[in-house]
Amino acid sequence: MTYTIKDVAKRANVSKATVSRILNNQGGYSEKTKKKVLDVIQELEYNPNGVARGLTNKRTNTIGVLVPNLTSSLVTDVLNGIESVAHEKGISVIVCHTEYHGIKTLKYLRLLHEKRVDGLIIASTNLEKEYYEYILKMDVPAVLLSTYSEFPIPYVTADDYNAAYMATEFLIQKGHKNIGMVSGNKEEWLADKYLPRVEGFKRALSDYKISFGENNITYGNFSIEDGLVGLENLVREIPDLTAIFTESDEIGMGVLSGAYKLGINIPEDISVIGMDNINLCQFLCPPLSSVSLSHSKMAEKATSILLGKIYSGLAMDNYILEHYVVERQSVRSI
Amino acid sequence: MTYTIKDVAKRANVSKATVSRILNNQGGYSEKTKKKVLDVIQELEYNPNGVARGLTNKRTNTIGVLVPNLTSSLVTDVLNGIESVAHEKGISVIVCHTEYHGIKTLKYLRLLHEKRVDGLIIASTNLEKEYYEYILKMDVPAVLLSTYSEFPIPYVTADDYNAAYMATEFLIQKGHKNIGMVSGNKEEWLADKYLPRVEGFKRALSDYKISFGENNITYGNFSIEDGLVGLENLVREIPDLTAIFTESDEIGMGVLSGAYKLGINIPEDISVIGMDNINLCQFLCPPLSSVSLSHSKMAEKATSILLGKIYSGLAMDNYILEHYVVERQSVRSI
DNA sequence: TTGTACGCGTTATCAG
DNA sequence: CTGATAACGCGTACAA
Repeated sequence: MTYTIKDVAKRANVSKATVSRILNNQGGYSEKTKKKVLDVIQELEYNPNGVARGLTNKRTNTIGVLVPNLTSSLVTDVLNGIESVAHEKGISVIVCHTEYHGIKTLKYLRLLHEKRVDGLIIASTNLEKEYYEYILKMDVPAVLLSTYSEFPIPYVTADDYNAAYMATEFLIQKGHKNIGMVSGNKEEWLADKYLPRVEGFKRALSDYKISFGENNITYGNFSIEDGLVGLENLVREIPDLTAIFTESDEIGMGVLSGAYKLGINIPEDISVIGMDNINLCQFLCPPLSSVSLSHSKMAEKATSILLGKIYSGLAMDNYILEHYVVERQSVRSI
Repeated sequence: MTYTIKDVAKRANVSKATVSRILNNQGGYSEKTKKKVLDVIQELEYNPNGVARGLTNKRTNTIGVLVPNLTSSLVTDVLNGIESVAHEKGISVIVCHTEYHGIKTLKYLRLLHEKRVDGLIIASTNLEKEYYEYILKMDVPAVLLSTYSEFPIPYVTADDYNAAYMATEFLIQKGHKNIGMVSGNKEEWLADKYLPRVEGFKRALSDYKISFGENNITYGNFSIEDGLVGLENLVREIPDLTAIFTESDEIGMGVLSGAYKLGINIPEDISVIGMDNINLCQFLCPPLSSVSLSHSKMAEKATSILLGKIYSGLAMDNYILEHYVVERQSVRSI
């Protein structure tokens, strides 16, 4: 039912080599035999075995993607971006959700190595030394997406620090002085991880001489629920709170939802601005202002430079995508 | 840098065969050689070549997933469900978004065939004869997810017809008599496709002797925006409209968003119930009532029966998952 | 222009 | 218990 190159060769009265050459457009055969072979291929509905090809070519036409268990919109954006450019070139994508069901990054790297993927996209993951060394060992090109690292691996990312700064500045320029932030990060990470969005927020406040303390920021667990508890924390801790910057739109959505439940009006009582500018923003009540960082564009860029490296030997440069405020109805001037 | 079984064998002074046996726990070797070989494997950080394995075993430990370009929450749910059970067993997942960037299903099937995936999950896709025949030709197990077909391929799906019926009945029992529906389907499909959610809606109305016309249903394009235009259509066409059933929660979200913009209060002016019960429902304003059809559970079920068939030779049965109304604050009694 | 023969890394069959 | 050796399906020097 599933034929091999040998079957085709036999049926066309040529050798496997000839069929192979025709299959790969290598030239060195007459039009006549080409036609004959192609006819047989059609007749048999011959489909070359990619596994065998992979073995000889040392190339599987497959890339591996590592994404943490992010909230849905981001993941979808990222995967859509990656798949759209990969599939256009006939490259398959193996997706691995890390931190899901307790399966760890290194285990996935081993799996992807075993599958002999041609390249790696690592999204929103803190690249630990261990991972880096394993990637080196795998000896395939890799690119970081929405993150960067101390190691010499190219990255495509947004400028989170400055984007957060811009969001905060936007609130300040609208006249807000008592501003809180809801972060999705866990508080204990403050110690050993660099949190660019948190730092950008702090820096904007201090640049504009707005005093603030640790209470101005609440931390969470990367879930929409963070928005609700974050909102509660902030209104309790900051007496004259008028504005909130949320680390992500999903958390912003949580804040909107929490406000609805608590009877707080947005933006009359409190203004809110998010980050990422996911598609949902425009459908929230009220539509959520945000800082645009196109994750699908970043994903496309990351994929195209990775494929360029793998299949054309091009150099991989770093890219930092631009960002800008998208104003909707969740922030008011005071 | 990347060693082969031959390197391991040489270094351990045994034959490739012995290494292979130890690698696969086949027995037939002394503890002593086993230890020696394992030591060498560790030392060399040997990682078996899955491509070569795939060639001899005729098994790639990879399954292919076809998903249409659905809205984000659904896709994420489905992929999470599939990956969680697949990865648990060390199976990789190649994801193909159909109807995206104009790449068609059949092309993906060919690609997955070339990759020699061990099985197929086809989600939310109308299985055309052409696809069915190709799958037959591929000669791998396949399962349909969130859909079913006239062909003998097992499916895991929700009972969309009855779930839609239940949602409509829920509105009726709350006292609503002027009920509209916003469908995501395109109107022209009415002619040649069976739309279970639309039919369930109609049937509930007629069972309860509620008269309705074609104006009670508006169609769309599977986007959140459908909700807004659908809402506008319905309030224009149906004078005393008090409730809306939306074909999906995403569309429900669009209705909520549209209502906010039009100054319509939910549920005071109009009640809304959605379908799918996606995670976002609880964070909408107001939280959206819905009919729960767990897409992640369906995906898990589909995956586990597929893997059961592939790797244990188990039979594949059809499954229809249960559904129930999840009441939140978007529907009121009248 | 075409064919032969070998190698890719692994597993399986047979001998020993 | 262990080791040659032949497959798996394809690409490619090399030869004709």
